[in-house]
Amino acid sequence: MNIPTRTHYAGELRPTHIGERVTINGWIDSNRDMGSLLFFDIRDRAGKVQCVIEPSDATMFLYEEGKKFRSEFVVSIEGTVRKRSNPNSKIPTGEIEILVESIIILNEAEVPPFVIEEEVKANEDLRLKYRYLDLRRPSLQKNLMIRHRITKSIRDHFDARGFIEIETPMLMKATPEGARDFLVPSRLHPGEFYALPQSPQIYKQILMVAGLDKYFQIVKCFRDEDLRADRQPEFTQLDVEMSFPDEEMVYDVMESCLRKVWGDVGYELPKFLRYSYKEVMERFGSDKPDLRYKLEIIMLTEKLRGKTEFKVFNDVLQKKQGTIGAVVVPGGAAWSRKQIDELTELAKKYGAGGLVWLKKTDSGIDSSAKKFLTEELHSEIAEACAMKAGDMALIACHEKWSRAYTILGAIRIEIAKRLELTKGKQFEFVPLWVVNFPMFELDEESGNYNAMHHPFTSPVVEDWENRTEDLAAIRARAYDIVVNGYELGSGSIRIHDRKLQSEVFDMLGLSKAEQEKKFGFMLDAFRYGAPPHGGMALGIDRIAMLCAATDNIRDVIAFPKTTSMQGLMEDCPSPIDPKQLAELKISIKN
RNA sequence: GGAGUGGUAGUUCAGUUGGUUAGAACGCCUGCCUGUCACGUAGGAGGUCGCGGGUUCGAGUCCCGUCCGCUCCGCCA
Repeated sequence: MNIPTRTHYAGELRPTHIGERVTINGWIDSNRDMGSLLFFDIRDRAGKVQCVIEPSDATMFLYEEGKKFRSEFVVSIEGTVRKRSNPNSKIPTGEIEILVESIIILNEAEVPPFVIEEEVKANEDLRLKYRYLDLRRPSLQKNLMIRHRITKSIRDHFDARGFIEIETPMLMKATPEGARDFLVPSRLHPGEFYALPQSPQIYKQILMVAGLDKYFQIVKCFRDEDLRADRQPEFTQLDVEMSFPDEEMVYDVMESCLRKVWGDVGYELPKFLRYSYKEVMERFGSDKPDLRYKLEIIMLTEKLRGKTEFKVFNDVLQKKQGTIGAVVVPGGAAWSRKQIDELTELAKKYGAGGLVWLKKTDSGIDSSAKKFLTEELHSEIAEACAMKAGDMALIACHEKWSRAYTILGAIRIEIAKRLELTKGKQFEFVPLWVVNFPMFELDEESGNYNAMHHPFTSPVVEDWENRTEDLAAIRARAYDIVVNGYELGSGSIRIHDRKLQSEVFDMLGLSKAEQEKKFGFMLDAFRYGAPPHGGMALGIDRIAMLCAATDNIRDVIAFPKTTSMQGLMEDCPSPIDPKQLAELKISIKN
C-alpha cells in the first residue's frame, strides 16, 4: 500500500487553508454518526480537525468506509478544507473542516483500555502500562515538546558562550560515597564491577585538568535510591564546568541560561534572589524554600529563655542548639481541633514532640500551653509574631537547630497548601541562589562528618585556615539554585589542589589507602597542573516540571519508572534467562 | 527500612450493621437519526470484588498475610 504523502498536520489547519486540497494522516479521535451524515475528528501531534462525509450517490463508498471507523484507527484522508457552517470556538481548528474525498484505513486498533482524552480519568498505573496510549494525550505531547525546547535552548546558550558538549562514560568506576550506585558486573573481569554514573563529576573535573576550559553536557545520571514524586532512578542533568571561575562567573552563566530557557518556553524569569543557607533555614525552614509566598518563621528562642517553667521549652533551651520558633496562620484562630491535630501529626513526622498553638482573638489570647505560660508571655509571643486578631501561631521546638527549622518549614508548606497560597501562581517563578552552605555535616548516628555537598567542594579559604574542632563552622564555596520549592541544581568551586583534596578526604574519614584506591586517578591528575575550576549541575526533569506546571516528574519523562522502580509497560526489572544468569554468576563470583 | 492511602465491569467509582440475583456513569456492541463536536435516541453484552488464608450458617464487607499503585519520613555526597 502506498502511504499518501501528508500535506499538513491536522491541528495546524486554519481558515487560511480554505479551498486547499489536503492530505492528513492521523488517528481517529472520535466519530459522530448522524445517520447519513458522518463526522469524525482526526488527531495528530499538532491537534485535531473535524472531517465530514456528506451523502450523495458519488460518495456512497466513502460513507461505507467511514462507517468502519473506530477510536484510534490510523487513517489517511484526502479532502478539501472549507469553512464550517457551525463553527466550534472551543478548538483552534474550529472554524474549518475537511470535506472528505478519499479514505485509506492504514491500520485498525482494538478498543483501548482507557479513553484517550485530555481530561484524564484512568489511574496512573494503567496509563503507565499503556504508556504509548497515554502519550497520545495532547498534554503529555506538549510536555515532551517543552522538554525538547528546553534542551535545545540550553545547547544554544552554552554553544554561544564557547562551551563544548563532551560525552563522558556511562560505565565508570564505582565511588560509593553518597547515593547507592547501579552496578554492572564485568564479564571479562570476574568479581569486578562498573557503576553507572550518579554524575559525571570526576570526569568533568578531569576535563578541566585536560584544558578543555568550558564543558557542558546534557547527560543521564543514575541513583539507586528510593523514589519520590520529583525523583526518578535515571534522570537527566545539565552538567557544566569551567576553568578559572569565581562564583559570580558561574552565577552569570547559569542565570542567563535559565533566563533564556524560560524565555524560550514563553515565560520571563525575574532577577535571582540570593540567600545564605542559614538565612533560608531560619526564615523559611528549608534549603529549598518556595518564595512565592512569605509566611516567614519567627524565632522565639531568646524571647522565651528564662521566662517560663514550661518543661518542653526549657529542656530544649538547655541544649546548645535548642531552638524555638513559630509560624503564623493568618485567620488560623478559627481552625478546628482536628485541623491543628493534623498539623501536629505532620510536625511529629519530622521529629517534633508536638506543637503549641496560640490564638489571638478580639476577646484575648488563648493557647494550648496556657497553664505554663504567663499571660504576659502570651502577649509577648503574639507581639513578636505580629499577630492580628483572628490569627494563630504554631510553635515548635527541637534541641537541634536545623531540625527545629525543618519542622517549622514543613508546617509552613502545609499551611500554604491549606490556604492555597500558590493558587494561580503556577507560572510565577521565584528563582534564588542559596549560598554559604556548611562544608561538613555531622552525622548523628556515626558521629562522623560528611560532606554536605560533595567531597570535591572547595572550602572558603579563611574558614579553612582558621578552622577549629567544629568542622560544621567551615563554609563551602557551594551554591544551589532553587525555584518554587524545587532544588533545581547545585554546584561549587572545586578543590584543584592535591594536598587540600587529600586533607578533606582525611576529614571525611577516608584512609590514605582508600583515597588512593577510590580517587587515586583524580589525585594523580591534580599532580600535573590542575587549573582552578568550578561548575554546576541542574536537573532537566525538574526544569521541565516547572515549565510544564506539573508536580509529577513522570509527566515530563517519556518512559518513567514507578515509585518501586518498575517499568510497567515493558515489565522491568525482570528475571533473565538461565544462560545469562550463569554468566553473570561467574562475573560476580570470587 | 517505616507511615498513610487506594485496589469492585474495559474505565472511573458507589456498595449501609456481614444477609436474596454486586449497582451507576462513561466506554464497547447493534439499530435509528443530514450539522454534530461530551451528538441524540432505543436496546444489548460485560464481574476471579488484587492474591492467599482464616472467622462465620453466610464475607466485596471482619481478621491475618501478601502483591501492586500513589504520597510522605528515612534515604537521595
